[in-house]
Amino acid sequence: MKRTGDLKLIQELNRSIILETIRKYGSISRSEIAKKNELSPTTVTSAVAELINEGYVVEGGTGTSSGGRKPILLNFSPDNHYLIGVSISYSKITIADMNLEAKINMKKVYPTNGYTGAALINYLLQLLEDFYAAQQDDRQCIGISLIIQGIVDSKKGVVHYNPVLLLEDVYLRDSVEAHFNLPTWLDNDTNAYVLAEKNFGHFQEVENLIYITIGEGVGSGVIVNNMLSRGESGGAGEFGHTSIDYHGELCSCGNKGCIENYISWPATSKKIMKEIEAGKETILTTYLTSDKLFITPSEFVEAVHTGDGLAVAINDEIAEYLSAGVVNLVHLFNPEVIILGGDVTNQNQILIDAVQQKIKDKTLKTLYQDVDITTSSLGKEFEMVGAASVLLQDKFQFKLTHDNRGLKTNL
Amino acid sequence: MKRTGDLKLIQELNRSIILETIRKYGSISRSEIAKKNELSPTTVTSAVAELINEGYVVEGGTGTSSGGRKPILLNFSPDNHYLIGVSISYSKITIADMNLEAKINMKKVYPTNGYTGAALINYLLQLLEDFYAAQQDDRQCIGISLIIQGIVDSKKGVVHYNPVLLLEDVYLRDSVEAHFNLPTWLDNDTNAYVLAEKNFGHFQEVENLIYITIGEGVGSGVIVNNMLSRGESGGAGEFGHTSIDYHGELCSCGNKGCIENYISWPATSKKIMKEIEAGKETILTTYLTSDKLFITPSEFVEAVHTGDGLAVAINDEIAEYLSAGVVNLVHLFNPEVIILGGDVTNQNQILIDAVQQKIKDKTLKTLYQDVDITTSSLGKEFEMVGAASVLLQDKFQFKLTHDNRGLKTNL
DNA sequence: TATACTTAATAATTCCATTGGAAAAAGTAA
DNA sequence: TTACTTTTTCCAATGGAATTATTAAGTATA
Repeated sequence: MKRTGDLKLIQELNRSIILETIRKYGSISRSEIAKKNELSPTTVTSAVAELINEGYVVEGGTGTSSGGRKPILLNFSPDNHYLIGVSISYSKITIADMNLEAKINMKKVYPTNGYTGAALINYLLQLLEDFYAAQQDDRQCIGISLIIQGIVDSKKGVVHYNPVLLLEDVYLRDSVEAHFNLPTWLDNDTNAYVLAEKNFGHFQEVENLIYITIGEGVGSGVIVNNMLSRGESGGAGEFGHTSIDYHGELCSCGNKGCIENYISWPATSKKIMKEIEAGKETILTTYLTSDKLFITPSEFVEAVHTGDGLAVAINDEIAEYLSAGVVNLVHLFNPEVIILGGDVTNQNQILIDAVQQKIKDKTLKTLYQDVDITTSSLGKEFEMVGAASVLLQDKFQFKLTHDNRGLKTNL
Repeated sequence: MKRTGDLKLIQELNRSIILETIRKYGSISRSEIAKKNELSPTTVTSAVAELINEGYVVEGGTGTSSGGRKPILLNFSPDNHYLIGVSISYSKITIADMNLEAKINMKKVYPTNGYTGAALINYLLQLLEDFYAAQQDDRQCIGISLIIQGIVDSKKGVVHYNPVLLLEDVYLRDSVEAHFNLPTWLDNDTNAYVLAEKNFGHFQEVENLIYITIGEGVGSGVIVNNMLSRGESGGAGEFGHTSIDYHGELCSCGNKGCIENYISWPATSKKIMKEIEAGKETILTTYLTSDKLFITPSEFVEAVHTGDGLAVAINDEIAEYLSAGVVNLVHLFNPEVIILGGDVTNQNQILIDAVQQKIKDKTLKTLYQDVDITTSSLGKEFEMVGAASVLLQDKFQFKLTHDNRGLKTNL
């Protein structure tokens, strides 16, 4: 059922706009807010009064005046509420409490201990209970946000498919919600990352944005028209399982030539080891010891920067394959920004530059001019910021849309 | 600038909901509308009064009662207003006036006469002027809607790129708008078709929908979260220029292995002629005369249905390549429906079934279960219905969105 | 220092679409 | 004929924002 129009709707919308303005512009006066949004000063005054009352906003100092009463500056107050972010990866569960700006207060990392399926869920609930119990101050908890790899239906709160952790159609959100009696969110990890870039990164104004992550697997989060594209059951953005070679190698998904098989870290790692075993001279061998028979992504990136022959060649190969996939994305989504994230691209500007360069001649000119290939604008805590973003986006970002040309009074 | 909340907003939203309900459910009483949308009867009464006054709605007869006053039935009144739809293709310009249900009243088809660039635009304006002058009744014209192939920025009203008609960065919408002083819309043709399926076809409830057209070129229109994905400059949905073969043939766009080069009608046609010239036995030769040295798509489809060896083999080849592209779409968009349209797929259920069958083993199971490959649900006038849809969608479909979980009062 | 001018914030009032309740209209059931 | 239903409309009340006026708190200048 569509929501109908009533006075409450007006108020919520305006309060949301006002709070968003304060969050975005930092120290800002009431009258400035009114001007920016074409709202009346009174509306702003009364909405701000409530926001102050609820602890979302504080008054802080006065601004400068060019002849008149000095403005009272308003600031977003992120520390009166907190939220709990949870990231579930193959090897570890990370839990943190954060303020409303996704700033971490306390973070704990636990190994998954090989738990899978129902045992993993029980383990998670236990960890969360301990963590929640340790939060003993007067801040108000606005909810819990969980992110996890795989196909996740965020609307229903279901993990449809996670073959490594052996989760299939698990109603994780409802379990947690019932257990803690706190509003709970659940989403796919790459979806969370792209929301993080959109809400807390450098790409807040970008309406069509793609985040690609290259690590154990290859995935993506896609924002179309300012909204996350989740698809029918949460499976949108499976970039790793788009094919770039019709005649390519068979993938576990049944398709041939999936990009994941060319550029994921396991694929790359395998390629490196093969070359080493074949006796190829490379600096990468120095990272191997009798205790550690593998190379890490960051070691690889380091070797690329030293100009190591093998590393540079393989890095270029990744760029080559990746750019083939990226061209398809540009032609399908016409995005403004494509962010390359994950272990392999981290600190690897050479790779990013190579992709930007390589797609140039393979892309329709108009679309190439629009797109910028770049790196993540968030730091190392992008996982927790992602989890926070899922919750905050849903709770506070309240928008009106009317197709593409804005709202008009033409009915 | 975001629209802010005021009383006008409430009214527009509710009127839009009410009109939509009447359009959708046909004969319906005021009290039924109120119940369905959880609006008060009074609100419905006053909104309906205005809608009747403006000619969008009429009262028509009474319904049955189970003990009480009989309901006065309301109906959408599509014939008090009209709109002008224009489709510009490589070979012809089609103009029609339609009612609010996209029912064509008068349609005219003109050859483009080889005009391109500015000459084409002048020719178009001349044709439109004559057509508009011939509309001499008391219906009110709500606007003009133009659709055209190529990269079109509908927000700005610009044809960015149409290499065949030699249009580059042409501000077509503003030209027409100024010339006729009528609200004007401009959009890409496949975008229009997918909107037509969404508004007037069998897929009105589908939130993630893709329309692929295979003809002179290969294009697509994509609906994500109930909204058209247009991308940054209107270039989204260039499915024809997504590659399925990293090692494939060089395409005019600079990329290799673009699907357009495998399955467009020119590509298919070339393949057929080559086989015929090589002496291959096929029923298709009977379509060739000394006057007509080519085969049409519908002749090809006919031959497929007769079981002609060559036609069947080539049809299956198309299905094979197309399914490779479709798998990528499924993995990226997780859509509920993919519609195959255009000359080559028209009446070609064999092709559609083959694609549905072929993607089965190449797609992640969860996503395969969601998707249905099917044919257009509109008749032969899909072009004009498409043009009408662009306008009507923008003018009447007014929605509230709040991320994915619906609106809540939780701020 | 006094006065005029600016700008910000708030208060009082007005405006207006929705709502809820009452009433009217138009029936059905017995 | 009477009692009950259902649909529709009328009317006053509600509660948001907008408008206008007022107060607060400054600056600029004679």
